[in-house]
Amino acid sequence: MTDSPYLQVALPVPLRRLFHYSLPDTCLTAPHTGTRVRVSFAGRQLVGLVMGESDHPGVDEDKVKAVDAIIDAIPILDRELLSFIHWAADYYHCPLGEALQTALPVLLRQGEDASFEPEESCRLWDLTPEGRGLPETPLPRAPKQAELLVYLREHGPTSWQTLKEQGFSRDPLKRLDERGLIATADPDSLDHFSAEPPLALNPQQARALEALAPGKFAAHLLDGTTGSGKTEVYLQAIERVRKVTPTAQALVLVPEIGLTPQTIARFRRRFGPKIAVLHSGLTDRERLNNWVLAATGRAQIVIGTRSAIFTPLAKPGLIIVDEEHDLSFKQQEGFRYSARDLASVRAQRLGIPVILGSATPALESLHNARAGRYHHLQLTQRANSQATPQIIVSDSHDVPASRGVTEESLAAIGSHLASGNQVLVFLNRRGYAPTLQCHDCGTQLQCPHCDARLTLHHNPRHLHCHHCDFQRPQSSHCEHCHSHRLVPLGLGTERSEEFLKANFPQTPVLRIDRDTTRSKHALERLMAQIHSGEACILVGTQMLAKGHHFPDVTLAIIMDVDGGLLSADFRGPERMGQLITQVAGRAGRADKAGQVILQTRNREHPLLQLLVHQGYGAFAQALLSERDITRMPPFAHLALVRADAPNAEIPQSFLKQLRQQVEAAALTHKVQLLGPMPALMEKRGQRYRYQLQAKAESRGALHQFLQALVSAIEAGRWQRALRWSLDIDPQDMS
DNA sequence: AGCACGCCGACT
DNA sequence: GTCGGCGTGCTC
Repeated sequence: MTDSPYLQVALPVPLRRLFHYSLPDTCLTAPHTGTRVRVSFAGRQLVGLVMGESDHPGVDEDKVKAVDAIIDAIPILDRELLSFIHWAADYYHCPLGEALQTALPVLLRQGEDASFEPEESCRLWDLTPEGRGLPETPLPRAPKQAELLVYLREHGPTSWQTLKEQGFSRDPLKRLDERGLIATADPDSLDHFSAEPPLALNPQQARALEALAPGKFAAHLLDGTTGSGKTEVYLQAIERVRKVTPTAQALVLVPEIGLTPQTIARFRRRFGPKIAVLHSGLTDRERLNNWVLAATGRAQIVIGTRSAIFTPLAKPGLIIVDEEHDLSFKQQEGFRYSARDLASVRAQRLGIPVILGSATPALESLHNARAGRYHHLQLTQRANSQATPQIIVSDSHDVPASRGVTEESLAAIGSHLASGNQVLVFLNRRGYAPTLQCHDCGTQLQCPHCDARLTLHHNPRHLHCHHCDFQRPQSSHCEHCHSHRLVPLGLGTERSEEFLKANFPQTPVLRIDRDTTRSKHALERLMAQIHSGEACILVGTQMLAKGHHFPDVTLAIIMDVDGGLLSADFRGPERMGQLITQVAGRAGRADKAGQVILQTRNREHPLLQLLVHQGYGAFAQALLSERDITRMPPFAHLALVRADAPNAEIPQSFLKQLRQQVEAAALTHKVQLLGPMPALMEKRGQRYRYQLQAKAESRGALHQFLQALVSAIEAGRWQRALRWSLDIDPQDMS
């Protein structure tokens, strides 16, 4: 092998090119592509990734420095993953170095060894023979230790990580270890794991499973109502793939909030301990360890949130995206990738199947299914024969803000509580009231940094901007006319809680939002109380609609359907339809049909009527026809250039000039430009925000146009205060 | 991005 | 006289 004298290195800087370094004298053969190196760059040390070799540096040879150190003996990223990240960086027009940086675990970014460090969090704890010999109810004087023993007896070898997820603390573990009742075992030595047997499939589930052909690419949209047993299909799909290739791994992506201990526990019960979990709650070391378990093939299943799409897999066999419609799969800053879309791309490149599952598929996915790009697998039967909830539309146009619920809703709450059931009240607004208004002059309290009103909070009492986090004490008089008559305007979860408590003094009212779940175990405690099954009212935000299942809730009220239905964002109605359907799926249980009340001031709204009477499928089809007519996604493709600066002129003139520069390119590529226009909230956090929208019927044409656009931006000399970003397939237009 | 270099105001 | 403000330009 004849080595070229220079290495091409990708560095974590926002520059769209590679940098050349020469080999250190001590090194005879060039490190392989995918190896990390330490280099000096503009007066600092950086960790870079070797992307290849080159004969010519393209710059003055005396400018080229030598690599300071080669970090890895073998590449940390294989060719597949490297070229996949390369593809993604291209597609999202993100500098490769930055894309690589977001794809790597923090410790690897910092140059840490890529070796597996078995530490406490990765060893598996199991009962010793002495521990196994204890009576049914062991150690009566040490309840925590006893609990742990019972857990291990029931679940078999378990990692500290799992035990932590299950709420155990370090102390009892240590005690039991000292007593010789438990010990750690090597994960590889475990074959006596007794898996929970698979459940029997109904005909629809069986048909969905049959459609899955291991070892070749196909995309499947698993479109199944809540409770139709999607997870069981995932589990058996994994088994099916592993039956053909016993070493095959499955990558399972779940929404941020969906990675609950229950989900993980279900996978562990079926597949045992050889599961790597990647979510935001891990320490950097835990994350790296799980990454290595995936890369070496020791993990059979890798479950993780968005960024897990970039996990290296020794023997990839299947990719699953659960709740594929969820917004959290789209990264909203920096490298703005969509993990759901990338899942299909990676599966295709790997030649393995991908399953996208949802009760409320994104319009993009339904469109792909209709166009024949995805197999549309429908599950309409509820596995547990739970009745479909009844949906009622309740007119709220004359309901005063101080109470929020209609007479109809109030009566329904009373009757459901009287039968000993739980009630869920959904309201997507935290705080007491969205604003405080002066009764005399009508002035509303504005955030000094944003085009937004300050939200009034009662507990603790203060004014808070939900967009920039500005906080101040509640003043006693109007700043404008000094009147003392300040009145809360509108309704938030705190105020709703107050109203419900006053009306149902005998019933516990549990509020679940970011404010009540801030402390470490608050959410767990609230969930425990809910799962005790006693009659209560749950008031909360988005948090209530995702992830958790509430078996004893028989009535769900959605307080304000209009916000989404009439939103400025073209995806508003889609999101609202998904939310309503998801919430409805959580109401009711096997023996009792649930009820859902939608409060609206537009009860005749055709989309709402369609959703209520014909369900999400028909609703989605109607939205798709609308998008077809208006030529909006998925019928056309969008990109958004966002720009912001401390004053409005900077982003305005930047986008105006940019538009002029790319107008010709837009014409040749048949790209339609719209803007510059102010963002939905023009000023936010002391910065003025503008955007330029690009729309094209052809994805390829849009891509080529954007290449010209990025070149134009990078060639220009713009003010330093200007920040810009490019969002491909934007999900949130604000 | 982040760091160096450079040119102007108030400090031991 | 120097310390340090942040504007501009470059990074193999």
